Amino acid sequence: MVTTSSESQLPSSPYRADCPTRRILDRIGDRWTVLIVGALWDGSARFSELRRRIEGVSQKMLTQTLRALERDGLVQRTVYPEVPVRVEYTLTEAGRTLREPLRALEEWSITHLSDVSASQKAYDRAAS
Amino acid sequence: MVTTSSESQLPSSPYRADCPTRRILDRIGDRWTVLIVGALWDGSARFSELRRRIEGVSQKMLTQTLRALERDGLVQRTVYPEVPVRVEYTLTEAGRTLREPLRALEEWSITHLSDVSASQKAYDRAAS
DNA sequence: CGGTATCCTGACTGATACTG
DNA sequence: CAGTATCAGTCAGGATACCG
Repeated sequence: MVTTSSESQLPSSPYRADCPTRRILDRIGDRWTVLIVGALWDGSARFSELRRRIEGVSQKMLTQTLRALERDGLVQRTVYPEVPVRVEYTLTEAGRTLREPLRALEEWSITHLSDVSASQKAYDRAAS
Repeated sequence: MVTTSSESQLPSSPYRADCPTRRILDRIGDRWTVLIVGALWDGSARFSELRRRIEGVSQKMLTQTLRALERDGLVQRTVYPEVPVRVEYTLTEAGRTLREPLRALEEWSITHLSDVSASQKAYDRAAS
């Protein structure tokens, strides 16, 4: 699972922040990425459409997150120079491969989140 | 497709921040959680041992993250009232179930991160 | 329509000092 | 050893205004 990268370190090489799992979490662990990927899953969408679909996202964060996804090659941005301009966002092939790990997370969440909630309540009760 | 009258607002907001995937990312998407889980994977460890194993973690963040994991029921904390005191941290059953989703992420990372890096470089080159 | 640019606030994080 | 407490810096992210 969590391993260090293949730098030829000493055998005592600890758990470094550049392990693969942490690096991908840096990419998708932010507030909006997985919601955008989810919103694009069924096909392309325009900027305004995405903004409407994703509850609470600001224009700035939507732009910023889409740009990051485009830079990573996970989302393709296509500009149609009509008047007014139309911009479509689509998941790339690579972007679609994110589905599996995301679904694994979702499954864990669905099966364990109620236990986690219960544990939190018990912990908080004991603390008081 | 979800269509609703203007009176019903329940089905009209598809991608909410409280979706299961986002909620679990809120828990494990931070800087240290997955590294701690990884460091505990092979068995229990004491506080100092963890601190030595996880590169760059501060005392404060290690404590804070371990407390959160304990509160969530993913890590068990056991105090042995010796002198000096000894404290052992162990993954719970629930904590161990995190392995599957984390491994899915790791696998994605390993197979796609070089493509992502290449895409970033191309993107940045085009931007200049 | 689909953005940029700018300012600002609160959360996350680290450094440091102290303690049972 | 295994923390707690306090302070300070960084930065993600929101609000707002403007633009091609």
